[in-house]
Amino acid sequence: MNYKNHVTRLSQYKSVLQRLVKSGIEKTYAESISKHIGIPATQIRKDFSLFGIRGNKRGGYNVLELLEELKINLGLNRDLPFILIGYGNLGKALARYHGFHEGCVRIIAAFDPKVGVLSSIPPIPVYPPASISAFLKDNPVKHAVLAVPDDVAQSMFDELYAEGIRGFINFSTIALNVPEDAYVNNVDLELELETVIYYTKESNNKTK
Amino acid sequence: MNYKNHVTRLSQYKSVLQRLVKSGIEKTYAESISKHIGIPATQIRKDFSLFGIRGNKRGGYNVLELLEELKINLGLNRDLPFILIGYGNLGKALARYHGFHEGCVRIIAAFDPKVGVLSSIPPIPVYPPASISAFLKDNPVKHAVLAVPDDVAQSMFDELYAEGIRGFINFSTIALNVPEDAYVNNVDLELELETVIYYTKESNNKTK
DNA sequence: AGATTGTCGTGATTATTGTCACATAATTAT
DNA sequence: ATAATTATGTGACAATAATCACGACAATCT
Ligand SMILES: NC(=O)c1ccc[n+]([C@@H]2O[C@H](COP(=O)([O-])OP(=O)(O)OC[C@H]3O[C@@H](n4cnc5c(N)ncnc54)[C@H](O)[C@@H]3O)[C@@H](O)[C@H]2O)c1
Ligand SMILES: NC(=O)c1ccc[n+]([C@@H]2O[C@H](COP(=O)([O-])OP(=O)(O)OC[C@H]3O[C@@H](n4cnc5c(N)ncnc54)[C@H](O)[C@@H]3O)[C@@H](O)[C@H]2O)c1
Repeated sequence: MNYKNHVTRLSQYKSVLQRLVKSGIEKTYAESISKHIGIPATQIRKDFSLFGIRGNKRGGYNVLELLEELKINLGLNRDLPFILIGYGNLGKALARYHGFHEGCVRIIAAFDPKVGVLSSIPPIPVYPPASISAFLKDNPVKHAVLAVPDDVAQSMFDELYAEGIRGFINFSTIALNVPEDAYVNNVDLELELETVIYYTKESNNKTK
Repeated sequence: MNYKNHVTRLSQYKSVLQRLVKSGIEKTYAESISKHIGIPATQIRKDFSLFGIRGNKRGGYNVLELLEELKINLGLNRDLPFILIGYGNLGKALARYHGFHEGCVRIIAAFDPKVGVLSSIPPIPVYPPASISAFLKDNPVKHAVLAVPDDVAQSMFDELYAEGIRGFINFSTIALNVPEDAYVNNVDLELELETVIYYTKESNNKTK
């Protein structure tokens, strides 16, 4: 069984904890977190141990404290805005997603040559790409969502990198050429659909 | 360095090969695939070896043959349609994405209580959820995209499972309760953005 | 023909990741 | 008080995955 890696697991724990906070629950246990997300309790404890997060012997974990520790370890305890490059199909979907407001992710502006209507609530302004540089002078953003067509993904990456952006999520299907000190999380949705096909082939009955 | 797992790597190879086919290139080498996607050539050969894909000693790989073998191993050599549940922000983005037509993934119908305009080209019909059962009687689909709000994700999953769907991609942020013989690929976009934040914390300068 | 080159294929090795077993501590029960 | 119970925390172990080292082999060169 494969739960991706310890960072994505931390983020999953955080997500569960946020839900517990919302429903007013104050205390939880590795075993009960396990029930929610299907990751073995021992793995959860091991992860916590690795990140120096400790609970109370016998008493489980205080939900608020644990959530705070998770956020600190994930780097989500500060304000970390994103800019969105490409306000097309995917870009709009992300910009309009309400769930981000509850979490820590915030998209503060979008850039697209087609400057059109902006119907998200709260509204996210859409500017022409030429104004990226000026915008970043006033707003010290370090993270960007790349939702542009494949053929401009590399050039937009290069421009953003030159402007000081170092963290990227890239939805285009090409592999970007990335300097050592930048981080790109490639999310290829077509690939995600295809792996579903693979794992449901008759011949592949292994779990995950 | 971590390239996720061998299945996602196969899918990446496939994607590169498709691009090579389009540009009319007939022959390629592990080393040149490596240049495209940054996966070491030895890893690529190891993967091919694992899946029983063989090239020509000294001569590299025939692009068309290799692509065909990759498709067979991924289960993409047949027609494997998806239905889309939830035609909201994300659902629309997926339905309108042109790239799927070039690959093997096909969304043939969407279901949403708000049956409205359908502006994708080629058009994907949008039906009310009540007609899912009837639709599946006529169309033996085995794969679904779940892009519904969190609070109905489990009930829609259960319904689809009861109708025989076994492969899912789930965009909702809750972990579904899934029987042994179904496969769910959870894609949590908020988590994907958050990991970017983690990996760009000053304290985390490890690559990936 | 024989030497040389470039690339593949894979067993052996190393690194990473997950699981298990159990010592430890807090709480409750007797 | 003492024992029993129930979680946590972590080192030891096992499984999985990535890298390396090298042999095989076809093509090209002399
Ligand atoms: N939509 C999906 O479901 C989906 C699925 C898989 C992959 N992708 C990938 O995601 C990326 C975006 O897909 P999409 O469907 O949103 O495409 P899209 O064409 O709908 O949107 C792209 C947007 O980028 C804008 N753009 C073009 N050049 C730009 C520039 N220099 N700066 C800023 N914006 C620019 C365009 O005007 C457009 O609005 C593509 O690379 C695509 O391959 C999308
Ligand atoms: N949009 C994003 O960027 C984003 C990001 C992260 C996570 N998500 C998750 O993805 C899911 C979809 O997000 P979204 O932004 O597209 O939401 P959305 O509200 O825009 O779309 C959901 C759609 O599902 C439809 N729906 C409701 N009940 C249904 C049912 N029983 N059967 C079929 N359809 C039904 C609604 O009418 C709506 O059109 C949510 O779970 C959300 O948490 C979305």
